[in-house]
Amino acid sequence: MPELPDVEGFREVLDGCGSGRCVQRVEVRDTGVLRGVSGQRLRREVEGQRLGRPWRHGKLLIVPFADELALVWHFGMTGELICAGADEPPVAHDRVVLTLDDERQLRYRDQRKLQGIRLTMNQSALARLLDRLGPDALDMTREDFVDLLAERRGAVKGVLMDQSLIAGLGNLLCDEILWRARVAPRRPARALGNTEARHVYTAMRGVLATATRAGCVPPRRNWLTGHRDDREPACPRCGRGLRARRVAGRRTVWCEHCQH
DNA sequence: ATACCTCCCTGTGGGC
DNA sequence: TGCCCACAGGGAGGTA
Repeated sequence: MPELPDVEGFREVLDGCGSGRCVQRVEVRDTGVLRGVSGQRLRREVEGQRLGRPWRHGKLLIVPFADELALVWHFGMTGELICAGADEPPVAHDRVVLTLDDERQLRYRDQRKLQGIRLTMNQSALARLLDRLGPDALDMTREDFVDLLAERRGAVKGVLMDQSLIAGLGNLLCDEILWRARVAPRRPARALGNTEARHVYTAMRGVLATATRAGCVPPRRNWLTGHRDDREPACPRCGRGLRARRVAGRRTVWCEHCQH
């Protein structure tokens, strides 16, 4: 489930595999992942283009070409970006394959096709996509973060999840952050004290730092994420049973004993 | 502002 | 054994 750390990993894949290379061929194996662009147009615009330096905002990965042209990738829940040799046979879920001029391929692999690939032709089209998003979670200052929580009535989990407020945090990250900060997910954001809001910020920084190094939210046994799929999940901090229910529209796991 | 719903999509696993 | 359904999670978009 690609969140900020996973997408950051894909950015590194792209940076290492594709940066500076030319796209020789675009193969759209499933148009179901194209958003607002046809397979034909994607091929026409991108074939022959040289890949610029990829960058990331929230869960979006942006790959610029010349003349303001850019590919914008969103990985939904099951998407990934693979660097493969051109001789390796594609697998079932390789939806779009870019063959580069060094016989390597960038593959957009995605089982569920919940999100996909966009092509923006100029800066304003790209800006319109980015305008929907709040600041990247890694760029947010503690002051802005605390202020944001203070002005929101909804559940703190919902605030963290809302991409228009903070970009990059997904379901696993939010649960992990709140567990580490010892804050219950259903607390109204503005009911948090200044100290608690700072704890959540510190937890966010810590979780993001470790997760970004790992390329995912690591399912470690001393993290909440390492237990959420257990048959009888127990809190790795206090040993008591974890609660699971829907909060802000997503399955949410937390410890009623540790989180208040 | 916010809660809640449906839809998009596919694979998995539980119940019968 | 097979069938059906709920569920997982990233979102958008609509309604109250």
